[in-house]
Amino acid sequence: MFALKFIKMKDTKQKIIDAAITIFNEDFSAPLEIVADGAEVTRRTLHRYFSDRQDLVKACQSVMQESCRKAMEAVYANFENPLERFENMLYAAIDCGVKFSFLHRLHNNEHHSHSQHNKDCKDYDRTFNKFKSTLDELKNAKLLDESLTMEWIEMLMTGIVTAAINSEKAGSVAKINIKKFAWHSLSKGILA
Amino acid sequence: MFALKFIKMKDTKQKIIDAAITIFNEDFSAPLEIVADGAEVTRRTLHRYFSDRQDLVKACQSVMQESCRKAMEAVYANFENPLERFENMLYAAIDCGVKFSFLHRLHNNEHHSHSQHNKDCKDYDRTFNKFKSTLDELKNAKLLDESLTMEWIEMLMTGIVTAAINSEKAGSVAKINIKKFAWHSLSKGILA
DNA sequence: TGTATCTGTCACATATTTGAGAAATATGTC
DNA sequence: GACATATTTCTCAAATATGTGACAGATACA
Repeated sequence: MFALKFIKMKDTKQKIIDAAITIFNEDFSAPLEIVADGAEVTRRTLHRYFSDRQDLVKACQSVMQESCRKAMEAVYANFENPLERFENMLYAAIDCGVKFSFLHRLHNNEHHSHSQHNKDCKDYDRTFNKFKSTLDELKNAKLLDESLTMEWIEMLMTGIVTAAINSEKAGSVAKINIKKFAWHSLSKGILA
Repeated sequence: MFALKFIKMKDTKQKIIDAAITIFNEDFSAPLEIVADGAEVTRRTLHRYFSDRQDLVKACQSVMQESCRKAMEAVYANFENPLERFENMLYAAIDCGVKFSFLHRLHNNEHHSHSQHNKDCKDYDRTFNKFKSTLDELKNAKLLDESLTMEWIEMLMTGIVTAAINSEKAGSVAKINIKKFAWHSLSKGILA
């Protein structure tokens, strides 16, 4: 009896957060009414779940954080081979979609002062370091093109994830091909 | 006498537009006060040059359009060899920076209905088609990896340009290396 | 120095966004 | 049907954003 109602509440709340992530990713200062419309609820309903804009943004951060953390940890746990792991991290990032790219942008824009004292930043780093340590393994195994830097490879990967997300949104590239193309371009672009 | 004053006006106007491009690229609905601050002028001064928000956005579009058009046409005129031309178009896009990526985003988001009746869209297409036709030449010369589609390559290029812009902004990759890395990753990623 | 032009400051009116209360309505459960 | 909870609708006040007028101060230049 309580269970079902709880599920329904969570449903609406989640729907609002999902809409917010989509909208804020494109237009960070978009009016809350736009978000409410996207979630197919009233602005009043939105305010029942989130006291104000900041509150909603925080919720979005948490969801993106959790989503990316889970995805990366699953890959980390399931693949021993660093190359296979790297490949599947790319796929995981593409699956996370805007949750991945938006989160990355939030923590890397100039207004945001990335600090280890901030819990969100620490969580972000912990998740992202899983990716970096895999890169280190590849480097130590002499599998990476030595003329490139780790920083560039990191940027390149997020750029390719962006390309994959945009392809999916635009519908210009068949969905079955997107991951294949992305890995093709990334692996050729950075492996020795 | 007139000349200098005219230059000064143009200077302020240009400064506002440049700031607006940077700000709107990150946050499309940012208050105009933020833009004014970025241009180091008062909101009042901003309104002396642009009657309202729409007016300013239009001016940004024109500037981005012109900047990209000039850059692409220069490359088109100066390089016969399609592969060299393609490489230098990448460099030109990186030089255009956010002017390139923001413009691309404006014409490819879901809210924008891209139409040939709109002059801006036509200009955009004409500029971007210079890039596409170069790609076609490469394809006909059997230089491209045949497993990829043109649409993916287009997306990949803008993704790599984004990576280059972010690298420059973050300062994590030495400026001298950025273009080199970008071309390395793009060429390896798509050439046969 | 005087003049023309541009910018800043302050004041103001208007428009939009935000957040919340109260009652009506809808939804799902027993 | 009775009940609890979720949502919408309507309402309103406060906060924020937008656009403009008037005038003073700065700047460049003859």
